Amino acid sequence: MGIAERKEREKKEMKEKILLSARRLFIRDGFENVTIRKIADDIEYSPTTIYLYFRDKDEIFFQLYKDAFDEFYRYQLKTANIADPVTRLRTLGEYYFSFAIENPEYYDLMFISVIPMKPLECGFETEHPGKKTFEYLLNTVKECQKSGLFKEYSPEAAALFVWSTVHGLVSLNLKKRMMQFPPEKTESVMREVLEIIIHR
Amino acid sequence: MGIAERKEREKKEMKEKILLSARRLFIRDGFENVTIRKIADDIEYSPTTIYLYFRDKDEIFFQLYKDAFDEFYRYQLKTANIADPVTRLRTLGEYYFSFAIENPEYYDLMFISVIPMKPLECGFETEHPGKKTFEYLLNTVKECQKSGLFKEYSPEAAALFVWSTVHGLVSLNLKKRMMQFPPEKTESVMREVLEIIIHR
DNA sequence: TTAATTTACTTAACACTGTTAAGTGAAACA
DNA sequence: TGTTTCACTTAACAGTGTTAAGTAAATTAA
Repeated sequence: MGIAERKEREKKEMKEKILLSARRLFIRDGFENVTIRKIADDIEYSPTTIYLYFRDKDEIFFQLYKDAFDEFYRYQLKTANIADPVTRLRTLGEYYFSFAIENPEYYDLMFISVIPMKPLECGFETEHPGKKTFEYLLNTVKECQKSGLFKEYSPEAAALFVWSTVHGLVSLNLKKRMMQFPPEKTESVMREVLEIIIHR
Repeated sequence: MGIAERKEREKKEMKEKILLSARRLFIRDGFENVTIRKIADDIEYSPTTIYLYFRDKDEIFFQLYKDAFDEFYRYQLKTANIADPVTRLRTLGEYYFSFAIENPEYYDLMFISVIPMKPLECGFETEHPGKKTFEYLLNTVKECQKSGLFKEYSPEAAALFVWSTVHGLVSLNLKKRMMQFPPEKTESVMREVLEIIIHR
């Protein structure tokens, strides 16, 4: 009886079809311009069909939210072969920076907009998709402390310091809050800030 | 002929009435839960009346956006009498922090959400409502540099560094991105980060 | 092979949203 | 007193997320 298996496979494929479309539209048009009806149009099904595969719009975007962290983590791991922890930390910062600029909608979803998650499924603090990411940073910071950098602070505070500064920089830029600086100077000022972080 | 004057006064009062209601609802329910119809209900007029006083919803919130900066600037100026620039900078950071926590919706509007502004009226880079605020920080940083802190960096980068870190801290917290930390530790870790900024 | 049932999907609708066109009745002016 | 202006409202449009009810085909049971 391969019918049950086939049906399950088809269900999975349909879910993937919806997610793929949602992701494509999301990256192209941004979070708030993706509607259920547009996804439905895109995959050539009626809007209500989507509700047979996802509880609500949030469930779709929560999946994209989690996927974004996986992608970001893979991107981040490219620094794993850098021996010197301080160089690794600097590169990590640059990667974070690049990821945000190259994937602004993903960055928004991951770190800025309200997490698309209904109160029901809360309490995922332990398996938070961003946990791996932060722990990788934390470990790098701990290694940096062995070679002197940040040695007077707790690893948690030092890691949060680095993250906050880079996130602050990136999100202010993304949300057009850095208009005080002339456009041609913005990037160089931001790069200088990245330097300040590791000179602490 | 006091009629024209009276009418103008009444027009102004009505605008203020709308803004007051919008502000109240906004602070109580948050940005995306304020609708034209709710404001209309609140002031006991029909929804369309609001469009006789404001071009669109954005124009209402752009006014609140500007007002928020004025309020924030006044709040900030309380540090003006602190002689030592480094102490002033530290206090400024604490004030920024408190303002964000006490006025989360305002903070969101000022520094996180898309600026409620139609492309038409763009090009206000010169008279940006947040300019005064940043310049106050910039001046404080410049004074700090005279006493050694940040002396190896450009004032702009040093000021942006401070702003980015505090904004990063505040916005990650506001947007519930600090769940890695146990709730009871969060505040102390954040305070430690504030220290890292001004420690040399 | 045929009848009953399950399943995948659609159509229609509800309650919202921002916004506009058209209409109304009172105030201001001639 | 008749005309015009003006503040405001009602009705409507096009969009949103989401649900209830209906349909036709695939699957199962006889």
